[in-house]
Amino acid sequence: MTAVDATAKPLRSDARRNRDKIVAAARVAVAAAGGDTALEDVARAAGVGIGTLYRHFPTRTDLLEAVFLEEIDALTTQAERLAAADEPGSALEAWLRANLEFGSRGQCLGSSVLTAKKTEGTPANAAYGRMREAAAVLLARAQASGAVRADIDLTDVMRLVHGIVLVNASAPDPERQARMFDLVVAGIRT
Amino acid sequence: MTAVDATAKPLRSDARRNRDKIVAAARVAVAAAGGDTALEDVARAAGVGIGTLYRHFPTRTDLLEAVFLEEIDALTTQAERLAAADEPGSALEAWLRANLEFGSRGQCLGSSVLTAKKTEGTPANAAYGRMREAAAVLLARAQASGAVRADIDLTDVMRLVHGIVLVNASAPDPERQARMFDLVVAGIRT
DNA sequence: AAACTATACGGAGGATGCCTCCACTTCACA
DNA sequence: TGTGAAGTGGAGGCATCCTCCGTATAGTTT
Repeated sequence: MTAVDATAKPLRSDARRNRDKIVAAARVAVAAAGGDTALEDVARAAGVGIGTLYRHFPTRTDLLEAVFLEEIDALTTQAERLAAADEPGSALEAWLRANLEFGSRGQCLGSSVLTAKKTEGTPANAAYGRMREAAAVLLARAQASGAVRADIDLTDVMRLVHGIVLVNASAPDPERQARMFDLVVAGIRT
Repeated sequence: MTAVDATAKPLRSDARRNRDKIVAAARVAVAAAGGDTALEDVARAAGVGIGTLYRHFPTRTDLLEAVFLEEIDALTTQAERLAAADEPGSALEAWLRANLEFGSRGQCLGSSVLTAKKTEGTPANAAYGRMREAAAVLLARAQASGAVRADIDLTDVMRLVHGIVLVNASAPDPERQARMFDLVVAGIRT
């Protein structure tokens, strides 16, 4: 399930090891200090030179993508599971809510993952694509069941949820966030 | 109408002049390069030392607030005008849409102005308060007319709109933005 | 197992931006 | 015109970014 890009030639063993160490360190750092952690700190925590970090992840976004890859995968499997639920309407809602919570934890991923889909061929791109497909099924079912308006675009809704995350990032307020989410849900209902 | 803090002692003439030059330069810079322009550039463009800039605006947010003060005032007067409209429901919608467009122009203001209300006594705070009051009237009327749900919180809605701006900031797409806005509007309707 | 080479490592260092501090300048008022 | 309060400006300390290239090593070949 973990996304691996089969087209790229495999990394040398030491490189692979370093890459993993960097992602692990980044995961910790991002959880602790948000998406604008100093990359030098990440490198140090990973026991790796800054040059190595940049070799593996030319941009900060690349690194963040790698960090969030598995969470994206988790959202995907959840979507796939929910696709079999009895009530398509609430299944979609539940999944969107999961999105919201994922976003709250990894606020930073924000624009990063959103722009991930742009560069084709990357693992992040593939993972994102799979998630979209699974989510599309969810939406289609909810629409077919009559619970959700037929003229709703998946990306619009996901971005709205994402917007809620962004707006609440600086001063988190769970209740407000929940109310805002409910507003969006109300907006997509028939 | 321009917000002036009466409690603060007036600036010396040269200081006043410099302040204005800085804000003007910042307005240009922000429009061109977004909210994370280098402050040194702004100072240079204003023909002023970086120290002077920091004296007037200790934080980046302070500067952004000043930049957007008059747009906030414009939104306020528009809200006041719309409070007399025939259809309170569409009046509210129109005002929210104005918010959206204002946000699209000055994407950056984002979190800045949102947090502005925190520090009492500042001109920005006062302007923001006036805007909120005018908007609250708009919302109350819309609710009284039955067009908008009674359990809607003004801040929630404004933040949602703001979220739309943020999410669309990196890759602007007017149509998508409009659709997302419509979703929110649908969510607050009765 | 030794030699070889593509691959990867690491960190010094130049560039940029942030923000503070304080010696100097200017305004405004008597 | 003299004086002090208010204001100015930019050097400099600090943090972070990112590149570049000499050095090290994994994996392959003989």
